[in-house]
Amino acid sequence: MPSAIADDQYVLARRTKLARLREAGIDPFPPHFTRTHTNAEARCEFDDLVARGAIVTLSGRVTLLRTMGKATFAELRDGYDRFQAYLRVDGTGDDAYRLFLDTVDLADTIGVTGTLFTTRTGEKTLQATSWVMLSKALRPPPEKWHGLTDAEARYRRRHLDLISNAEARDVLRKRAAIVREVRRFLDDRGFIEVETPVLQGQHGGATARPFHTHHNALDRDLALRIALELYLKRLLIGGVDKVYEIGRVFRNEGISRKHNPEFTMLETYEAYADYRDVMAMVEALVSTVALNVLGTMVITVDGKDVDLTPPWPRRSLRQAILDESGIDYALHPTLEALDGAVRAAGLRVEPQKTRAQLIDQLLSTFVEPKIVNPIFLVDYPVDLSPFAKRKPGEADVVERFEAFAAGVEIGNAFTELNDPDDQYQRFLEQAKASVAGDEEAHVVDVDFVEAMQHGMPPAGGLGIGIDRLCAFLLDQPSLREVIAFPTLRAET
RNA sequence: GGGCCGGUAGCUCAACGGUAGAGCAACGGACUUUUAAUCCGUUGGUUGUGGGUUCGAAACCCACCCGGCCCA
Repeated sequence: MPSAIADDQYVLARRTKLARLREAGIDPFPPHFTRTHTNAEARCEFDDLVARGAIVTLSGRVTLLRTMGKATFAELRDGYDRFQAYLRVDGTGDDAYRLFLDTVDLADTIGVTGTLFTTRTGEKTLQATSWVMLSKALRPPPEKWHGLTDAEARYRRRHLDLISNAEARDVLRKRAAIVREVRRFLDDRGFIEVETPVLQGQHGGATARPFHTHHNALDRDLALRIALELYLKRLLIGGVDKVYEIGRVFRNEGISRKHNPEFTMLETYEAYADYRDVMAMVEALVSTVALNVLGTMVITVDGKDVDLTPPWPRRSLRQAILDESGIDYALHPTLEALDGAVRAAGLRVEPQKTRAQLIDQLLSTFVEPKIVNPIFLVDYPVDLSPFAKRKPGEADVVERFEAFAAGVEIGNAFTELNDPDDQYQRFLEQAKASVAGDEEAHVVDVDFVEAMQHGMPPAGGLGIGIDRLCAFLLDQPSLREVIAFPTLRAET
């Protein structure tokens, strides 16, 4: 027993029962057990099992106990369903029934063997001839009616949240289903899934601050990756024409409803595609995943219906910002000019360090909140996008889009820059920003430029934050609801 | 980082300057088809932490910690 964990009245009471089991020669944590059916299977095959008078063995955590003297109803819950067990003296015998009353608590895991019947109130029930302790719980479950509602407790002790809240279980399973369907969609289109380094000597592929760590044997400082981009492009150079990765990335930034320091990213790269092809893929991907996981392409998010049915409208970023704020940023080519125009228009916008950030700010302030149904905003300023290819005839615009729905960004993609000289210049621009104090600016990655000099095919690339996609599709207001163990401050 | 709200029994919540309570859970008892079973009885607390005001603080004041929402 860990001495640091204090025994309260609940633990002490359960330890007494643990001792009773051992005194009776019973292992409270037996190594082997065989059930004949899951609870869901028993429910599904119920009529047949009753007709055959089958002996079945079910199991689960005890979630409710109703004792009436010489008979007891116990609700057993396994991973997917609950099933009611009915134990009574003349079914189990005196000793076994007595031992049940003397040793079984809420939250224990038990196995029950017997035959199936329907109670007079209509509930499918297992009448026990015997039972067995499978795992004795030393601590009680959360309150049976209200469950665990304290947000902090739910995140710190997710096991209790899952035990007591059906919605927590549902979100966990649906997240798994979403990830599975994303993989299936990409696999079906001929994409190859790969895994690239998490520990990197040179972090890159996005504008964000990394976490740092150290490799002792190599005596080398390493960073945790902030994006998947640069290694996946190396694979593209190597001839892997359709490639994707779903993996954890780490960004050393604050925590909020929309941010977790570690999160799951999907990135795809497809040779010979451009951003228009990627748009078609994104609307197909998101709508297909919704259909397969939720059974519909019309979902409810924050009380509003969102129709994911393709095609989604395409609208230029410049026009969208012009329509919603009255500012045409193309007419104001410097930070000072654009800032002046914003102020002259009387718009309340926080001051920004760069023109690109100010445009981003206009987008999130005036455009994003008005978006309900999905839309692609296309053609971004080049200084917001160091890896995107320029649009023909428009030197300051790149072939990039972001997909938005219900006020949130659900995808970011571009026609990938594959001109190594242009790429090198973009890195130098970022380096200037870095010297000017932008801690998120990209570092110059000479190694990557050299790789690109070997020839990268034209390609369309995509990034989707899986956690945000899940929060969106499952109508969850916070990423913490779709991340099993969100990052929190240290408990005191 | 700023504003607002919250932290009381294992869990869900009261009490809002005057003896810290209820429901569930636990413990003891009654009850052989219950459905949050019911009924009788009992136990359970450094009120997030540290200071302060007061005859008296869960409550009022200050600082800090943790969480939630909004803003940046």
